[in-house]
Amino acid sequence: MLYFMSNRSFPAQATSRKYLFDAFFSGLVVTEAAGEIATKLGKLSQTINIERGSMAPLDPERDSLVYIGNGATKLIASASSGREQIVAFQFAGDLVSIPASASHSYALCALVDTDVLAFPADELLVIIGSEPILLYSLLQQSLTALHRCRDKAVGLGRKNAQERLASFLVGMSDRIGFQEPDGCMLDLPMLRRDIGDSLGLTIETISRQFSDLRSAGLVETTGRSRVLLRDLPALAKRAGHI
Amino acid sequence: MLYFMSNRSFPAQATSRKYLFDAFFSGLVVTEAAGEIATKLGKLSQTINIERGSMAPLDPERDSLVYIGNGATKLIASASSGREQIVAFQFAGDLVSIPASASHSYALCALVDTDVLAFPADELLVIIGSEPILLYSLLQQSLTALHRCRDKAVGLGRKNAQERLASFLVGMSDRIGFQEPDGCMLDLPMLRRDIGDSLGLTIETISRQFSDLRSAGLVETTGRSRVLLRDLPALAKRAGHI
DNA sequence: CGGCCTTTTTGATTTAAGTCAATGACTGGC
DNA sequence: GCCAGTCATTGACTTAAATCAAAAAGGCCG
Repeated sequence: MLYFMSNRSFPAQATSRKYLFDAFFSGLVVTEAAGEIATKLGKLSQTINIERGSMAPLDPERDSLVYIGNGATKLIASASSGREQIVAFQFAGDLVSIPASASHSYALCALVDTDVLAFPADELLVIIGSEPILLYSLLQQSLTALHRCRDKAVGLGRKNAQERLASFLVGMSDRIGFQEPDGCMLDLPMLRRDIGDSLGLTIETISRQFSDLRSAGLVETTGRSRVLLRDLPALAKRAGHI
Repeated sequence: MLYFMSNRSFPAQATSRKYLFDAFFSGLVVTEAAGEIATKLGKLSQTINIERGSMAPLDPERDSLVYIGNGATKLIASASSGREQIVAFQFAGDLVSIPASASHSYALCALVDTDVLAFPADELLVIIGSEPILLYSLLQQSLTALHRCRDKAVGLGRKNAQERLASFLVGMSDRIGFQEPDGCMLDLPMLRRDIGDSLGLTIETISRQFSDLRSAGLVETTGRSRVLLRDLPALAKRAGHI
């Protein structure tokens, strides 16, 4: 069993930290006998509880890699004049790369109370640089993120509002949907504003498109967060998927 | 020195193939003593010359990894009803991952006559799966592609036509620009249509935005492909960069 | 050099989504 | 269980970019 104390002490969170790190490490590692690496990673990692609506306190000078233990986050890019684009959502088990400097500035924001492990990317890479299995796992995660980002770019560049929302719902069904007798149920942790900021649309447009999908009998909504997808193939068709 | 014959024979291209593979391998590898890996990769790779305007003949059943030896390519995603979105451009030395199945269908198309090395992704990963240096290099490339794709998503989601074109030009200056006394010169291998398909705009809009940038004295154009960026900082500001 | 085809530019009009505004529905805290 | 504040929905109007149309410029071939 793995057990790590951080270089700083979080006595009250020791148990949850251990749980978090175990989850992270077992998600990455398949092999045994990686004890030393695990120790180094444990020391390097910073356990952070981010409360709903606040930003992960990451070092703005260095690239970060953040493992989402539980909860959900949004990766926000800010262009000038305060416009925000959500480039990706993350859920438990996801690993996200946050560049310190790029054409836009990035921040990771919690949609609900979220526990994460944060690493400085350069040091993490030095440590796992000699461990093929860890590198391989990281590579797979980054390719998955790349492919999702490309699919998002297609939507942002070439799809109308209806297709974008349908695409979003189909994508979410893959990641956080659970099957129910009458369709696929989503409990969305994000607000309409977040959906809009992710799809490059306004909240009013999102709302109108939800209304249209409801009228078409493709979805039912309950409260603000629950969405029942009654016909996934029809939604995928509306989403312009191949 | 490395020298590989493909499992098929390309007598007429042996020299160029050797050159291509050397470039690919030395781009990835820093270490010596990787002879066996190199041999395996050499056997796995397929040398392809793609002529301007045609698609790379990739196996549609398997994910591919393609190394661009020289030339330039566009990665096209097709949604339903024939709409196309260019998800990324590639230039000499780039490595691009093309998924076989996703929400949209992807194809790699040459902007000019281009030489590439194509690999089935699964087999490539098996071979280099035990070589940290190669994995590390692949990881870095895929993170770079991810970060570029995110920056593109910001543009597609939240920027107007002027900002998108400015952003495109600034991005291209980083990758294929060369400094001249009176600014940064670009020799763009893509047509206005490609720029439009990349920025989610029509060719007419691209053309109008070029006219506006010319009027503002920020760029000069010569013929169809040459663009002189007279003031990169001003362009970056128009691009909405931070 | 000249002609032909492709690409780019410019103009007029249309349209999908944005903006502004007001009402209605959740949800969390007391 | 109610109330206040946030969030979502709906409607009227505006706007940026798309579409439709035509002319001008560039590049390639003989």
